[in-house]
Amino acid sequence: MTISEKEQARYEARAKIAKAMSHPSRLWMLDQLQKRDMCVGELTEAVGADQSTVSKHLAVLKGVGLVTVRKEGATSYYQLKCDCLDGFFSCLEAVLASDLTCRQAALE
Amino acid sequence: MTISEKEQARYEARAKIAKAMSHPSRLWMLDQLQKRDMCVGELTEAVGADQSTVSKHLAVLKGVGLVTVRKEGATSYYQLKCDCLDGFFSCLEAVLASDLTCRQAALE
DNA sequence: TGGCCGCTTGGCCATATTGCCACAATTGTC
DNA sequence: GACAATTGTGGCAATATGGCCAAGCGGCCA
Repeated sequence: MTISEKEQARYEARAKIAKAMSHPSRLWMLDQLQKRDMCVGELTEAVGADQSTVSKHLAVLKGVGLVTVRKEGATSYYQLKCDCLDGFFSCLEAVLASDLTCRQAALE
Repeated sequence: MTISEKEQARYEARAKIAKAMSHPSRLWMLDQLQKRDMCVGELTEAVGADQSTVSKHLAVLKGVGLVTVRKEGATSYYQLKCDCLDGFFSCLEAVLASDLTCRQAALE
């Protein structure tokens, strides 16, 4: 069995999105944006990193189409562009939980 | 608003798992393992990379508790340890689809 | 015992990521 | 126009990642 080019491109595209989500700060920001739109300043204060760092993180999320920007004067409000994060997060939680019980069992 | 230490640890744990899944080869292998257990040789042939590379990819997946290994003689059979990948993949697909329609709309 | 097969590990290099600083750019205010 | 506020960019250093080669390890069989 070998992976076709088409298949490979598909998994590369998927991986690109997954990679954009695979950073603690970005994951947290996505989670917050599920509740409401937020601007860079708010996110910067919450995350506790440099403002430029947060801006770049947001650019990554925008680059893969996870968020969009809406400008109001000088401030940029970032908005989540998909409503599918529940499945994503619940999968991560499931893995965490199963791994935890597995480790506990290994200690006995 | 600031992120608590506990919250931060949670998102780091989540990101670790997401990062393990954010590589085309690993994503593909996870998808295949949904259907049946596979050994390193099979995966190596399909992926088309060096065997050591595939072995390391599998070690990454094992490290975050996504798969387990079962040894039969000299060959290692890798087995998926969670049944939550559907939500994960469907989220990626949703983002891809929404981004695609968005880009098409931008061209008009 | 010796040799092969399947897999893992260590080493190495090229590349990518991350985070900060400094600075540019745009907007609103005086 | 000058200035502050808010955000984006370029550059840099530290670190992490991905891939291959080569060597190591364990099991199997003659």
